[in-house]
Amino acid sequence: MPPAVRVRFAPSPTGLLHVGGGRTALFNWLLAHGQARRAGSDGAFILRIEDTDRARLVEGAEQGILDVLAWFGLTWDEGPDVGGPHAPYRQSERTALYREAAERLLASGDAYRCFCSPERLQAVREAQVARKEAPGYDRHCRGIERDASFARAQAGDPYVIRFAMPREGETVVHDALRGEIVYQNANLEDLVLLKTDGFPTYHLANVVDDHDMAVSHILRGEEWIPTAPLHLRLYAAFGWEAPSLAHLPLILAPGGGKLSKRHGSTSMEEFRAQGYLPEALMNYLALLGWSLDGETEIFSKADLLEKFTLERVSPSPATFDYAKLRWFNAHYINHIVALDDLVGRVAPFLADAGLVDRAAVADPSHPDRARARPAVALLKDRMETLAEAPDLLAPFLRDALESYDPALLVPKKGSSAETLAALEAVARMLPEVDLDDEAATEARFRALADELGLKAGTLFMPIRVAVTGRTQSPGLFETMRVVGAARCTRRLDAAIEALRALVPAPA
RNA sequence: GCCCCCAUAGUCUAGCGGCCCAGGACGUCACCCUUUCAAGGUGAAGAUCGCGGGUUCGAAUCCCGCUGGGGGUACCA
Repeated sequence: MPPAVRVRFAPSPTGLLHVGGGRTALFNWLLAHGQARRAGSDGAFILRIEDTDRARLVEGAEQGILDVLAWFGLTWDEGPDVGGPHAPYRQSERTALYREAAERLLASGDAYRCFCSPERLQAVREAQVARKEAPGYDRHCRGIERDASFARAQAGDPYVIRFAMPREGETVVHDALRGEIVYQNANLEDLVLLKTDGFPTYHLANVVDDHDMAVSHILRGEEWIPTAPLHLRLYAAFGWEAPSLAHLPLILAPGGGKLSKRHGSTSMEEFRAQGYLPEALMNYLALLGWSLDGETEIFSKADLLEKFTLERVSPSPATFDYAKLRWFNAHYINHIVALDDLVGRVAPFLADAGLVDRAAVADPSHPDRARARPAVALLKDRMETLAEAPDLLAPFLRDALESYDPALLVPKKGSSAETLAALEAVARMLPEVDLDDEAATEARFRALADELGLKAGTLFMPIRVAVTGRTQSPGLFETMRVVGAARCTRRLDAAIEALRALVPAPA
């Protein structure tokens, strides 16, 4: 059997999960559960929480990330909630490991204590910038004798542990998507491994953990490329084999630069709240950087597991296109998700708006589901997000119509008196009509239009407005069928009454 | 400033030396369908393949330079 492919997604619990992070998680998952398993090797997707920055930690963020990843449709084999052979999966619970690793490097001479204060560091940087030099640590403490260093530490001098980067030679990063990237060691920094508070930096923690957890492939964002050589040097210093690396292209904002609030939603949680379907979001995100053949656009989760290969991921950054995401979402709502399923997905939004009973959200057999179903069937083709459902469905699910301007009842080329007469005729005819028979209803109404000397559309529009309160709706006869005879009658009567007030009194 | 990455229509992309005076999708526009709005169908416009040099019989495809965009430059990840 080919060697196991073990990948990890390692979010920082500092807030909501960015869509870029969501895509990174997706590609990792697709590599392990898709490509690797297809090739007959074990593929494991590991979730690891990188909570070593105590200052930026946000309470509840970790759970939020787990929740949204599950909603997204990913499953992980090891993680903080499910455990696994390399537990714990939360870095704040693994600090002894990092301390130990740092001490090892200290002993071997690959690392040293740095007693410089943040103030001195800042001053050094400022002076360098003023002299137009590259800012960076000046290795001030690198020369301190081992005994002296130890003594100061014993005396309680606060310090960090820094990596003693080789001063000469070069480090070659093999990026699976870009080939070789060569760095001169001379301009790599002596990065901090262990902070004053005893927590590791990302650099130390990720190397120690990836090795400890037997991670075979690292798929992460492009913003990590510059630190890759540093990490490689760390693996070398420990005497460990480094995982293979691939840096995923950045997701850019429409105007260029980072995707931020200014452009719209940026987090997975927001897209969820706005009524995007996880499968639509997954489909869209998968295509942001990956393509099968340039032709196929629609991919289910199963399709992606079957088709995804890392080799077909592009190295060039992609702009996030909200309009295209909307198109995917609308497409899934209208053409892919089965009706009963869709009714269930729309239910929470309807419940929030008070259009269905809260109990209908969890209970597929709740009568409100059946009540909403025909309306959803009628409106789904104009629903781009689930959040639009309440507004679209309100005329069908509420008893009374929201108030509307009676002037809307009068067609552009008609008069209020003429419209009033037409609606009165419709109201008289209604009791004899079987709304469930759309074809028959249509035939009778068309005949009525003839009798009245009106064009069909000129008769239908006032009825539409009377029945829905709007000038836009699905086909009139399916609309009336779903609204039902009782409400149609009431709404028609209300419209007639409103219209009477508009008709000029006879002179 | 220094280091690094990227470069096909407004956007996502196909293309990995001849099948390409460049294919698909979103968006845009037009028409069809039609009782309105959508959805759907058909079609159109839109790319000197960022620019300039090479290599080659032949380059969007390979090489170099430039330009542009982006990332990094923290005791953040």
